[in-house]
Amino acid sequence: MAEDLSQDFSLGEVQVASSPQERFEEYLQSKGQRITQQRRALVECVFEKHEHFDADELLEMVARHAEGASVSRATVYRTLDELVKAGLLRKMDLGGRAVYEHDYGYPQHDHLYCQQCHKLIEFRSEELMEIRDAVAAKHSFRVTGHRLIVSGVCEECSQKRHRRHSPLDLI
Amino acid sequence: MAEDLSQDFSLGEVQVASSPQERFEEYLQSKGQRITQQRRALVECVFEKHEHFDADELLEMVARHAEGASVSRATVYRTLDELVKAGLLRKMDLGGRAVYEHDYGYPQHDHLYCQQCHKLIEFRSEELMEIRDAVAAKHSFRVTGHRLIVSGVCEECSQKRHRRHSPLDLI
DNA sequence: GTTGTTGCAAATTTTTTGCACCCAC
DNA sequence: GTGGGTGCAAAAAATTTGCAACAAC
Repeated sequence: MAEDLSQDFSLGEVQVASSPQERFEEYLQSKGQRITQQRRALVECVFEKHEHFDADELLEMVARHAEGASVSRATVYRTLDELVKAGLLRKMDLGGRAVYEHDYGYPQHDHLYCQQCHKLIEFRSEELMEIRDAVAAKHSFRVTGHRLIVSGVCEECSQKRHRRHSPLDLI
Repeated sequence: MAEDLSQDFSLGEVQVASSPQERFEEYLQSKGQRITQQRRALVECVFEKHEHFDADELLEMVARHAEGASVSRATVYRTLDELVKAGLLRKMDLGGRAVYEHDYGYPQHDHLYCQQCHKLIEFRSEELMEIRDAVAAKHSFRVTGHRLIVSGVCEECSQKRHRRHSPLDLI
């Protein structure tokens, strides 16, 4: 799950004040929290490449990444919460479990969600933002963000007649 | 949570081919499934009034509604799935648990979600649908639905300086 | 009568928490 | 050294499932 990430832009274009690692350490220090090996290992894994992942996948990633330096499941959950609070990650609830993606240094975007293969396809739309802000303004609502998930079936799955994985098509 | 439902339209204006109850029975019959007392009781409760609810709340509603005619938790979950498949309800994942709302006989809409008081404000936008479909078409994606939640602070909460409820501002 | 449905309890899945020990500051 | 952090295991919370008894058709 979580593939086919948008190639419509290069990260290089985006001006990032500092690396995610630095940003996270700033955040921790500002809150009087500590920079531990576990947190460092997790942030490194998370920002190694841009993809959607859940707590379990991150757990595996860390184990593979830095062998020997395994991190407990509880710490993964605790750190993910911190990363969200620090504005580095964005949390989505998809089909029961929480899925995360980069937020810091990554442009605003939304998703097409394939109910068949559970793939997430990213897209961006400036018009969407305009509509969002117009609607909010009409309700005197101060926007901090949004989440749009368009559900359906991706091109690939539409072609394969017989469903393969995906025993149930919820959401 | 889940209040202040849009008053921008009256249900009366919407032409409904048949009642949710009838629609559900049609669906069940078409799939060779049975119309049981439990299912009847649940549909009745669900469509008694338009509001957002979760499985637990529905369980309580049924217990209150038709006293003596209690329905088991498992059946509530099973029936909710059927109602979603039948197109009568829409499922949203909000902060971990599944929240449901009317889909059949109720116009497509989206939500402004106040992170302060957790209120859900409904709104509709035709332009949004057009953008959604245009984006999907570009990716050869077959759309079955979408979910847009704009997070922020509602007018009411913006005015009250000090936050009142809302211990945490997730999602 | 057949076959889908229900209730119950047990099992899953995902996330949280209590607590003793450990380490970053 | 001290207070926050970690791991572990147990607890929670939400949802699913196996199975025997039941009820709709």
